[in-house]
Amino acid sequence: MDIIRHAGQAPLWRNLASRLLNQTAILVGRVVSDALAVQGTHRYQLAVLATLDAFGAVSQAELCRRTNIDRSDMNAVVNALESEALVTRVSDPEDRRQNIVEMTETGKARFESLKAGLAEAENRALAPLARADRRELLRLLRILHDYHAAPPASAEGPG
Amino acid sequence: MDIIRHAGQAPLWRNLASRLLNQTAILVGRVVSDALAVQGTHRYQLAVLATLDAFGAVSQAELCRRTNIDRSDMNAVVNALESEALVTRVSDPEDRRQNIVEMTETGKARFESLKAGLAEAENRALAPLARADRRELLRLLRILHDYHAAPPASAEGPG
DNA sequence: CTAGATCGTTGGCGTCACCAACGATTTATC
DNA sequence: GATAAATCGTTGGTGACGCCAACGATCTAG
Repeated sequence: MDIIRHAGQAPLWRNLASRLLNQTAILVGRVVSDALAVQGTHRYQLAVLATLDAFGAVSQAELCRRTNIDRSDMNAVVNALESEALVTRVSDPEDRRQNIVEMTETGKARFESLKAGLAEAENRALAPLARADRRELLRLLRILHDYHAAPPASAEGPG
Repeated sequence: MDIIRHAGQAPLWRNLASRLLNQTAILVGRVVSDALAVQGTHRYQLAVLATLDAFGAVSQAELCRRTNIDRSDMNAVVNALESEALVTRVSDPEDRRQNIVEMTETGKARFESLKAGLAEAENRALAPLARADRRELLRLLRILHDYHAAPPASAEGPG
């Protein structure tokens, strides 16, 4: 059909959905990460801030579930956020295993600031797609994502 | 609209295209990587084998351009492939700066074997999408990818 | 009280993408 | 021919990211 050869890639490699997904995720991710980096923030940190903004003070374990971040990494992320006074971490008096993480006013301000930058970055990242195409892309990605996202603790174990 | 909460993620985080891209790329990539891992092969190695299969013997630098892999990493990849006797690496007599990398018969066999596994893996990875949806997804991803892929060596340098 | 589960923490691993610098070599310029 | 610029392979290092194993502390179930 249409011979595109913007760098000359092997057909199999070029047509591999996984590669295309990966490569595009990198390029798009870079635009977003740059927008975050301007404010000295990482993707993981944004995930946590967004989760706290949406669900209020929750435990680290809860953050892990909602962000799909590993416990080990979550610890480091909360450390970083805490050292910047963007969140507080206190031991839950009702269950002393847990730490309750809560956003500070500084954290909220940072988050609002990040949101603005993010909106612009996303817009720049998706620039070549019309509104309908953006929605379609997100729809398809969501299908794929939800399909592969392991449903844990259900009755859907490996046959 | 439809309230989906398969784990309960923050709206901003959930609706972030870059996150969805990244997450999906990981999940889909895992399916493919597993298929490669069965034969002791990495993604980078597949990229090189596919490129050699499509374009014949080329230099490492050429491989870098066509696969978008960094020079340093390419060196390691070729080392690994060479140690498995999947490729040969000889100094180009016409330009002794370059190494000419070429697939061996063993390499070709491995590649054919990988192709079979790949096709199946891709099919499994894209299982929840109908044919039309798969094509649509690839189309949209390609638009995004090509838009962000820096066109090198052209007259399109940074303004 | 014991066993099991959960949580936070520490430490480590491997992949992936990237960058800086060096020597060797080729090409372009004078 | 000498010099400068560019290219190539190689080495070494960096950082984000995703993941796993193990430990002590704690809560829950029996």
